[in-house]
Amino acid sequence: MTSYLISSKDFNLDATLDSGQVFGFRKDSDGAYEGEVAGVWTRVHADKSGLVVEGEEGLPDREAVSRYFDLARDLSSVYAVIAEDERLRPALALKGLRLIRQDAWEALACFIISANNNVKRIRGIWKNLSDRLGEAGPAGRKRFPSPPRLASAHERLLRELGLGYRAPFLSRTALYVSKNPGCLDHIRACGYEEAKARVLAFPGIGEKVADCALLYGFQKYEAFPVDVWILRAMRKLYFRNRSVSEDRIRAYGQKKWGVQAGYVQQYVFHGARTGLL
DNA sequence: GTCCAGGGATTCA
DNA sequence: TGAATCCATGGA
Repeated sequence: MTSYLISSKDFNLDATLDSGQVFGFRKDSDGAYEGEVAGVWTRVHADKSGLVVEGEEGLPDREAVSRYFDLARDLSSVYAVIAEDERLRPALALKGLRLIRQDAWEALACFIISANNNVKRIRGIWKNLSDRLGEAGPAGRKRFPSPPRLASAHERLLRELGLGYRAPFLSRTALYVSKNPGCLDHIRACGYEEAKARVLAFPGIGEKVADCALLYGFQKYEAFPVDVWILRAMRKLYFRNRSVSEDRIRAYGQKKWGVQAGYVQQYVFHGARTGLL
């Protein structure tokens, strides 16, 4: 077992890994998380002075881990936006929450699965898919299945693994991506609007799932995903609990927070779910 | 038994 | 354009 420390005084590992943006990490009884970091199976836990990275064989290099957790980003501008709005200020308790730069395919697939679903079940489905269809990594660990592996799985199997009516959506999207290698790289190279139009063309992906995929998988930080939690929180905080449409909430958030919208959304989402907002 | 979950697709006015 | 309805599943 080898390990190293990445110094970071502004990182909240728990909030980052437990805020519904990534589903492949499992927390053990010691408070450490196991999962794939920058493509390598790793054990991570928070330390007073930063992030401790451990692995059985081979570790991702520091730059990759730092990049994966977006540790180089100066969050002071995000904090300033939240602090100057008294309605959001309680969410400053989540300081150190960062947006993970996760694998684009995994983000795309997981948020297709997320439709009308809950975080706990999404985690379970992630594990079912990985155990049953994923390729074995170094220590025998299964990774989240690639587009070809998901495309070759029968729709009936996907249903058995818990996808329910989303099975054909994931199956067809996996088939398209495996037949068009490079399409995800192309989306990454596009600006937000063009990238969104392309992601919306996949089956099972609407406005909300598209924004999640763009934010978590393609680092389009102007995305403002509006799910039921964001909808409720935004209505309560900014619209006197009036019934405002998801489209209007999304436009409101994007215009109000611009390139910070994605980060602010994460603080509002986790803040609402943890009772801070 | 009923409601809800990081919604989307389809139908119908 | 916009509202209503259906869709699998499991926990609360």
